[in-house]
Parts: sequence; structure tokens; C-alpha cells
Amino acid sequence: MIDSKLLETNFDDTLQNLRRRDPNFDLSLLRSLSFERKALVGVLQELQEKRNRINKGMRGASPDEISAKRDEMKALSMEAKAKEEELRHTENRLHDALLATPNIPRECVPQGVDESDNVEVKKVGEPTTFDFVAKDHVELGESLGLLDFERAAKVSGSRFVFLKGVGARLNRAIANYMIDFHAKEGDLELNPPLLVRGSAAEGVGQLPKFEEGMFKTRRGDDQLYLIPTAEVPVTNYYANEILEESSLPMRFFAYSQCFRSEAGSAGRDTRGMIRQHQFEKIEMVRFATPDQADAEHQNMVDRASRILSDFELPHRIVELCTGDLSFSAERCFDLEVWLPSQNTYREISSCSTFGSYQARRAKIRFRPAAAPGSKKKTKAQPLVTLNGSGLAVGRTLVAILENHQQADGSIQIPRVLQPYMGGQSVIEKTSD
RNA sequence: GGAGACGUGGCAGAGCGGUUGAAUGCAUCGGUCUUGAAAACCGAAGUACCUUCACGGGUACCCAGGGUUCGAAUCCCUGCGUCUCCUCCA
Repeated sequence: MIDSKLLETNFDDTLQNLRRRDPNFDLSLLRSLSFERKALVGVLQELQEKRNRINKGMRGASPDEISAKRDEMKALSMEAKAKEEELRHTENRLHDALLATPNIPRECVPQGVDESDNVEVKKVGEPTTFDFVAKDHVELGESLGLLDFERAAKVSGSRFVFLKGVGARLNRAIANYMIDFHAKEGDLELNPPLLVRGSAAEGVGQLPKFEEGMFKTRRGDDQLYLIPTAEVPVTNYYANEILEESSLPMRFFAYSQCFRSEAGSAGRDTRGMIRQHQFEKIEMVRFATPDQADAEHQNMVDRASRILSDFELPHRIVELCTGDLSFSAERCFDLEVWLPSQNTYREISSCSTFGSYQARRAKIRFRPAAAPGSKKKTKAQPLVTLNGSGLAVGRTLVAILENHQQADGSIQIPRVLQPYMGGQSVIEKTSD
């Protein structure tokens, strides 16, 4: 969540900056609650102080004295309790309002309304061209016997797929290549829980606003959510903890299944593997000091781009505009891969920095190293969390099929993946 | 699924209902001693919020919420969380 102090010290700027996301943004409730809270605190503390003062004399007092003061104390106590109740109510409302407030975009984020205002930063490779009529991945996958959408629909409904045979193997090869890639860079691999408490989802900003996007499970009275991304469990790995500055930055990656209900996206990408209820992703998650954050961010973008280049996939990097920025993010770069069937670039990775927004929600702090001369213990402060896909496995599979298809309907396997495919270099139609 | 135990400071671990924000140990940071270090000794040290230009002052916090009481870390209820045993299971 945003720093509530901004409401007092820097209200106009804060509002203006949030309006870069949405011109109709309204902070008036938040502000009035913040002032209301402050006033209540003052009144309550005065009452408590009075009560404490009287109470101090009670211990050694004679029974007469005690009974004399009793009524007064009782009245004070009641009054204080009523104020406490009032204060708690206000604080709860303030907290809820803060949870519903998105992160503030950085000054450098380009102004814009939606996707069309995103800014291309870099283009790697040229869109693939063919001297034959190119097929899409559904056609390729089905004709080569790699993908089975129909039977998946029979078993689980729409937006699911069976990968089979070489298709399953190729998927595994892609994932393994990426896992090894990050491991070689020295990041720590985590294999996280796929079911998380609501508190974890709240920590990254997924709850309370985006509950519709997640699958919920029930077990008795307990409720757990299927993770929409490994960001949720991995970022919360350090929830409620204080890290030493010397241990930062920390780099993790996790390979996991992800589950999204795709509520509200009816009709979008209904065909094929682009938008599934269940997909695999390798996610990079980082914890950094504010000074380190930008370099970490750039590093994740580079990683994702290098992997795409390794797979010989044309892609581009775009910076999201204020209107397209996700709820918790402060700045974000998307990597988009070229998809011949759609004749356009499609998102395959999203690398975001969250500033202290998530860290404040999940209560992840770091203790700055003491200045060389200083003897004082430093004050813990929220750190910076970042994450980025490196990459979405299913969409990578799609991109490889479509970009590396041959005139005869076969698929050329990128060189780096061949070792992961037992040396296989081409996927051809088998007579069946 | 059945039975039970427990939630106190960075960690471990005390705490007759009233000078307990909280003993003690470890860890941390200063100092003394030492050529330097270790050891020993002395000392400092929680978090949030309100108030003050500042020094400072104040309030709350012993998982959370409610109750009993003039007064609760301490008693009572509820919730949440953790652990152990049995059962089942990849």
C-alpha cells in the first residue's frame, strides 16, 4: 500500500500522480479518514492519560479512597473504551481504503490510457516472414499430434489443453532450459506452494480487489487460493520479516503452475493456448534496497530478452503507460513475442517493480547498514520487491511452433533446446 | 478424520490481577582492559502513533477481538495461527 503519510505531507502531488492512472481518481475519503483518525487519537490519549494518573494512586490507597475514586474511574474507563471503539472503526476503514488504493506510478512512466499508449523501448530481431501460408499453433499442434484441445474440453472445459508426446516433451524442454538458465545466473530456486492463504494474496495486492481472478478452494471452514502466479508465494516468503541490508539484493526464481479464472475475459483469446486457466511460468522474484531496485529491474528484462533470443524468437520490449500499469506496480516493462498467426506482438513476460508498495502490505523490511562512523542501530524500512516472468512456458511453446514452422508443416527446434529433446532437431508429422 | 498442547522483545525463555515495556540467557552495539583480538567486566538497546522548532513529554502494543475489574501479559469467552500424537494418504 502507499505510505499513508503522503496523505498529510504530500497530498496534492499524491493525488495528481494517482490521477495519471485514472483521471477520476478520488482520495478525499482517504484524506478525511486520515484526519479523523488523528483527531480521535488525540482525544483518546488525553483520556487514557487522565485515567493512568488516577490509577497510579490506587495501589496503596485505603479502601475508603478506592471506593471514593471508583465511580470516577469507571466513568473515565467507559468513555475511553467508547473512543477506542470509534478509533478502531476509523482505522479499519482507513486500512481498507488504503488496500484498495493502487501504487503510484513513477514520474518516468509514460502517460497513457491503455495498451495503445505503451512505448516501444527496443526491438530484437524482425518479425518472421514466410513464403508459404503460415499456420497458427492450434493447427500445427493438432496436426503434429502435440496438442489436444478437444479432449481437454471434454475433461475440464474450455481453456485447458492436453500436451502430448513430443508436445509434452517440448514443453518440458522449454521449462528446463529456462530453469537452468536462471540457476546458472546464481538465483535461488524455490518450488513454492500452489495454494496460499488470503493474507499472502493480500500481501502482493491480489486481494481484496482481484478475488474474481483467482480460483478458490475450500476445506471445511478454511479457504485457500490457487496461485495466479508464483509471485504470490515467493514474494511472501519473507512476509513479516526484517532482512539485513548486507543480504540484498536477493534473487529467486520459481517454476510453477499458475491458475487464473479469466473472469471478464470471455471472448478473448478463446482459441489455443494463449489464455488458459492453467499454465506454467518461471517467475523471477527479487528483494532489493531502493538504490538497487532499478538495476535489478533492468537485469530481469535482460534475462527475459536473452532467453527469447536463445530461442530465436523476434520480440520487443515495451514500457507500460500509466493507464496500463497493474495495480501494485510502480513501473513495468513487458516483453512481447512475435506471433505470426496474429501478425502482432503478444505479451510473454512482464517485469515490474513495486517500490515499497508490496513490502508495506506484506511487512517486509530491511535494516540499513549503519553508517561507518555511526554507532546507532538503524531503523528498519520497507524494501523494494520486483518480479518478472522468465518466461511464460505455454506462450513460449506457441511462439516456437509458430515462428519455427516450415513449409511442410514441420517445426524446427531451436538449437539450445535440442539437447533437452534428446538431440531431436525437427518435429515432423508421424503417420498415425 | 480423532485427541491434545501452545502463542511474551531478533531468538530462547520467566512472569502471585496493581511502580512489568516486561526477569534471565544468547545474539547485537558501545566502553574498559589488550600491541591487536578473544575472554572478562561495565553500559546501551523494542515497535507504532500523538505532541514539540528542538531537548523532551505522552499513549498504545506480551497473536487478534470481546468480557470480568477501579486496574489484565496475568482470569473468562471467541477467532486466528503453530506444534505433537493417532488415523489415512503420494
